Amino acid sequence: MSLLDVSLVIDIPPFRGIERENLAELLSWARSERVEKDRTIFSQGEEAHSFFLLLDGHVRVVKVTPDGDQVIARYISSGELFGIAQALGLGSYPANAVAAVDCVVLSWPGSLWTTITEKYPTFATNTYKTVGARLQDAQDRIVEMATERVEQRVANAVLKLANQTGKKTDEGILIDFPISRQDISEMTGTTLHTVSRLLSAWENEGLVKSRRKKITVIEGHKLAVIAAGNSDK
Amino acid sequence: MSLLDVSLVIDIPPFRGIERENLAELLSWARSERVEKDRTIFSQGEEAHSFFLLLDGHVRVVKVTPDGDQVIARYISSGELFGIAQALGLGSYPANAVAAVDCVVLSWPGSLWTTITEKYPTFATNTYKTVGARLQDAQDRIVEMATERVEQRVANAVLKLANQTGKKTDEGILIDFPISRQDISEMTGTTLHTVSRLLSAWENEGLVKSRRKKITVIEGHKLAVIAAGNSDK
DNA sequence: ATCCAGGTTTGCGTTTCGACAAATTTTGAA
DNA sequence: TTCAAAATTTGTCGAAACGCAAACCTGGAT
Repeated sequence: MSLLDVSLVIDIPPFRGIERENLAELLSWARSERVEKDRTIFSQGEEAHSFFLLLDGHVRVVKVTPDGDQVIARYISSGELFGIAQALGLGSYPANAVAAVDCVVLSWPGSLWTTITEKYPTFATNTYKTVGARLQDAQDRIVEMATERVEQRVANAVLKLANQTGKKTDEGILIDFPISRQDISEMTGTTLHTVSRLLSAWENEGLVKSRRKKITVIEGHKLAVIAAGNSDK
Repeated sequence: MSLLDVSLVIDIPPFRGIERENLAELLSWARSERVEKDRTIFSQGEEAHSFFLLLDGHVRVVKVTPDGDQVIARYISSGELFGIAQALGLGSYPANAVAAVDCVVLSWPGSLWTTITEKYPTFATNTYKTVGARLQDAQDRIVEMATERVEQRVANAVLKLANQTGKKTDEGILIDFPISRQDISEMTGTTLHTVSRLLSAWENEGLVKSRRKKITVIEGHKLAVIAAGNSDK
């Protein structure tokens, strides 16, 4: 276990409002770990032994159905908590978490959850805000799936990824981790074929530029128009 | 404000584990109210002034999209908390809540949220468990919408309603509040026409029996088979 | 530099389901 | 009882998107 400098984490949302010395204690309880790309951090159904904070990288949270279909629940960006089953009173993880790139992850034993939240209510409050935001997000996605067509959903997914994790380049905004057509189809409930067709079409119109596992958003506002459902008709 | 007897609520999940006298205090802070069918309890976007416990009845939680489409987020049954925006750090309600039948509702001023959770951590924990369960539920619904066909989703929705709120009758299990084809379509992301066709077909096969705003599940296991996707092929 | 596996594109037939339309039934109110 | 509004049923048509198949890139490994 390596010692972490408090200054590395003092700014990130889950720890906002916690005093420096308390934060030091919190960190002393954590384990820091490098996770290489494509490694599984925890698995669906596995007993929830720990909860996590992503210090660096991107993590994909994936649900697998009984007949093997995969659905991407969300991408975690650095600074976010994940695998917080204990906060929700769950005994086991409800999804797989896989490193989308090489990552650095902090983890705490789940058994500490109660201790920590009792001692640091600010942390608890922050966490529940996160949970609230995710519930919101999930509800919004349900609405989206129920009311919007595939084209809109894919446009939306690409835009969200670009906003959440995009790096500015001279061509536009590049999603800064490798993401395949398949991945996007698993975020939007469609097939990789349909996603491929859409991206090709958009590329022809100059809205995006994409290569293998790379997507750059060029005309975000036009994508937003598509996402809103005013594609042409 | 009428005084409530503690024994009326001591058994319901959100209050499990709270001592009688504390519960009395909690109740003394609440307002009890009768809400008649089709009345709106709170509206999407409205400032979250209160949080609620449904003592009796059924409440429909509905999201409305910018272009007027409605999506039913969930049905609340008696004994459940709802409108708990404060628990999630939200300033306003993210959906409408409408009484599906005549209801009895307890409400607390949102400003008491912090006080209450600090004084009664058990209540807080219970609440977060609820939130966790709902997040789970939402995620599952996303997976369902992403991977299953309309027929499966509708079968699932009917089954869930029957399990959650069904009353045993001599014909089968009757969903015990009025629910239209339109409602079911708004739970499953389809149209009332498609729902109508499905219910008609199932009625012909003897799986369900339905009248205007009434559905009785007769052969639940067969419905479950459809929900699992083994309809025929 | 070459090769190969995984990722992507594209075509085509098929299915599912939504859109529109119209008839019919049901229920509650006058 | 009669009537009107709301809910439901049913038919037809067409579009959206999936499944399957095959070809084609592309970039990393050797």
